[in-house]
Amino acid sequence: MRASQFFIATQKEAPQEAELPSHRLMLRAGLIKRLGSGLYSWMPLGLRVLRKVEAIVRDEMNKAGALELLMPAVQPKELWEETGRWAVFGPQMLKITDRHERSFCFGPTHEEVITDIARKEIRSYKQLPLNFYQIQTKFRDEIRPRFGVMRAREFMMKDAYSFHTDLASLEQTYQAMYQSYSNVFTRLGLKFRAVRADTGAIGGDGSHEFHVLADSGEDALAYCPDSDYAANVELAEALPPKQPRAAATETMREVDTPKQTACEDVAALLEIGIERTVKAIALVAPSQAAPDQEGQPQFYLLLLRGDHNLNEIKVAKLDGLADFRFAREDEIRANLNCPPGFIGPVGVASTVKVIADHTVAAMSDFVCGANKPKFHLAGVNFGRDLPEPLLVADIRNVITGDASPDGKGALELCRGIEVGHIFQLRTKYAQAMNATYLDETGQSKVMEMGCYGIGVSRIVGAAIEQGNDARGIIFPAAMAPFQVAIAPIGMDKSEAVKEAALKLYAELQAAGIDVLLDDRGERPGVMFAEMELIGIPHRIVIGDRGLKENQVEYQARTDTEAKSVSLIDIVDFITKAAC
RNA sequence: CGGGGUGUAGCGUAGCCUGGUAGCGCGCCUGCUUUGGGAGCAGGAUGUCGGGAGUUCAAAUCUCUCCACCCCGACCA
Repeated sequence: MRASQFFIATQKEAPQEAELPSHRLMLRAGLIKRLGSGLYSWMPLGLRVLRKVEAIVRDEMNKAGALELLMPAVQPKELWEETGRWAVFGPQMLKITDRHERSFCFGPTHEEVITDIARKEIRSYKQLPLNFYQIQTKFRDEIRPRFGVMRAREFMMKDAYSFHTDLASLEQTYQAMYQSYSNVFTRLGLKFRAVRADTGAIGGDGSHEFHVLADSGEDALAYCPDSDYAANVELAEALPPKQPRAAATETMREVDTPKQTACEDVAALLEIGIERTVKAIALVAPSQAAPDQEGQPQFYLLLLRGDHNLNEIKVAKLDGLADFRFAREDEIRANLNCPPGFIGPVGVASTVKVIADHTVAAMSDFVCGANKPKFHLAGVNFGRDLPEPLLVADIRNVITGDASPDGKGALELCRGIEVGHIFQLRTKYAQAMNATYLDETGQSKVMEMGCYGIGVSRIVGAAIEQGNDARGIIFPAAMAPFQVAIAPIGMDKSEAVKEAALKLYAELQAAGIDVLLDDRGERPGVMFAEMELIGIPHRIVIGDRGLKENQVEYQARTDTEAKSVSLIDIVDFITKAAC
């Protein structure tokens, strides 16, 4: 591609709207333009990147035996009512009405459509297993779109759906997809990790997420360096402490904590470790009525060690707490007769259900709120100062150093951007939509299903988040909009430069290399700055100075300085470097 | 949705408190010069000051209201 025939729209200054490096760089490099909140145009330069990602995804899916198809983006309401998800997806789904007042949605995902295809088209076990996929625009009306294409409302997704006669077959395809995803991210040149995951709104049983590792990632991941255990912190199990609870050695006493509400502050004031403190978190479950209070929801007090954080997903899985919410201040006062900040489990009414984390249940002589403004209690012990908790459960996020659930070492934490997610759906959708087949004995059976998503457009953002520096984007070779850029200096003045540049351009193209020739006649500084901003991995500079010695200059995007390469060797050199 | 913030030329911004001719940098156009790290000089174009209503002789500036966008929390590829 000749730069004079292309459209490069870089900016020196980043628009105010973006904060995340990848978002700023995508705007500055002119890869995308914002149309509205969470809505982006992919400019020619950006689309080249997106297409390269797509091509690799498509290639790996095809290799894994998946079949590409294309389903409508607009889907009728009736289909979604069959699975009950018209209501479940709720406001996250963009709903539209046609001229006949019929309701549709702009598809946020395609389980319903593909299951409808499967139930109509698949009759016999002989047709199974099957794995269909598409690469298509999805729309999800996110609560808060942000980070550019990383959490856009309209985005590009590869979604695959597999159908099987039994679980063994599903697991086989699931494994194949797991491998296929690993291949995709490896080929894309990304640092990634596959982790066990919660299944969320899609539902089903087994599930893994694929994360691009980046400090700015929205997900916290736990992994064990000594084994292959890795899980989203949402899911990662916190094992009960090995040490049993120690015997009480202190007597319970009130301590003055005039301003200290947070555990850190209380610990600092008392000059003890924060791991000696217990915090109480008040919840209510609207679906459960409180025993004595007319119309009031059941009130819960959850106990966590001071330095631990509540895991809301784990809490929602406890009996009766599926729809929990944090208690309002008035509810806390009504149940504990105390404002937030000083609440605790000692002396609470029997109507308050107390749930302790495993760690707390194993603590003795701890410090907690006194249910009395400006006071905490120290030397508190279960069984003596307060009853044993109603329930002891894993309700916290794991932290660095926790024992790995597989018993093979200690957990580390890192952050990731979720770019892929694979699920074993089992029969959830097939059952609801009556997708059946006839088995060998002529009996009608419900199909087993899997589904597998890759956030294609998100990958571009994630890759830039992982690869950038002060000068701009550092694209992995497989995703760069161009593999090589030629910067001829004074091309319009020097015949020698022009001739050499055009010749090299033709040779590199002939070698199958995606090359950008900057024939715009720009000054060197402009050419260099733009090539670096848009992240082209390899750059060749041709100038009169070097040509006299039959030399050109080569510099990789990640190099700190250029080196001379002989004009004779350069095609060979680049071919090797770019592949 | 709750909390915080911002809307002035394509981008980045000053002016707003204390009402009185809308300014700067980058970019863009023309010409000349320049050509190894986002050039120099000269000339030029571009503004519903987010929209609406109000107060006032007079509103970018004060008031009300609506809208859009960004950031922090709960959702997800």
